[in-house]
Amino acid sequence: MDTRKAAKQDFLPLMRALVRAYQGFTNYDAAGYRESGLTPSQADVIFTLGNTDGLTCKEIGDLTLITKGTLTGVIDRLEKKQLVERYACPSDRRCIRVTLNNRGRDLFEQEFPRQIKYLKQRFDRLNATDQRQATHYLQKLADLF
Amino acid sequence: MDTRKAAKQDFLPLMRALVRAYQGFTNYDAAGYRESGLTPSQADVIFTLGNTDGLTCKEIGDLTLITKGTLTGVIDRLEKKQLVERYACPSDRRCIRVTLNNRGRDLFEQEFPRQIKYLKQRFDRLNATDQRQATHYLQKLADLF
DNA sequence: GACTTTTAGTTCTAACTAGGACTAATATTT
DNA sequence: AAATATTAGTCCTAGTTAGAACTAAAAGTC
Repeated sequence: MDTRKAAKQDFLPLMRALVRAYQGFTNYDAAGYRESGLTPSQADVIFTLGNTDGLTCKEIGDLTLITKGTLTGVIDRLEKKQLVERYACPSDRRCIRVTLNNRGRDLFEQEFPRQIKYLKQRFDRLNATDQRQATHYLQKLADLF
Repeated sequence: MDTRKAAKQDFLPLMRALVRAYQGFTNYDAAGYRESGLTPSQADVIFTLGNTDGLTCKEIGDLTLITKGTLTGVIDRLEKKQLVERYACPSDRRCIRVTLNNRGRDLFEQEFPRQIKYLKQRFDRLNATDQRQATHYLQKLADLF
């Protein structure tokens, strides 16, 4: 396959559409909690910890898709901001349980509903059927990889 | 809206599906050119410059969605690897034209078709109708933001 | 019970990231 | 023509990123 032919493959518009949709979303999303001082990864962790009584680093990583090497640093910074705390896990001494503390819980309770409302504004411009269809095709797409 | 209600919004599965599909794709994509020594951003720039006779930084940024502050560094590293060159733009002295040199062109001609074939393997597990539908809904999604 | 393998988390490195401040050049306004 | 605004690119900063090497603990195997 030469480069000209490669550049004309039928799947490329789909690939580009995926990238644009994702980037559009993340830019909009990040703007939503900019004022709160949280970065996207930090917000992801705070929102994941909310309404739980703590998760291990492993669990947080699985839920947020943040790799473990990265997660250590993100949690370090959240700890320095005094939003989360680390506890030893008695049942398995390899694990560390991370929880929101009071400040973190306050921030979660303020920012999470605010952010959901902010995102909902945009997503709800798609009607329920389109949302369902879009989800359906995105799952098919995710299953490819 | 309280945090419980926020966590149950109808659009959230769509949002998560978008994030998973994108992450699945980018992980697979990055694995494809890992051996070439190119990072995802570097590959993006090389593949964008291929089959052109040079683009300005502004144009590269618009096409790749890499912001200008980031792009300077990416191009610095590609220049150090001797894959691209910077030229002054005579018509507008604010602009800089970036081109692939011979080494860069060789790499492009080798890696681009290889990567397209590698991606096509997966995307073509979706039939043409599904690909079209998925693209359609992703464009609707992109238009939200 | 000793040996081996797997798992959880940290540390390290090179690179990417967005955003903002800055400089130089061009375009627009008056 | 002079003053103002916009645009292109660089530089700087704090933070994120993946991957690989490392340590400690747990699980599986013999």
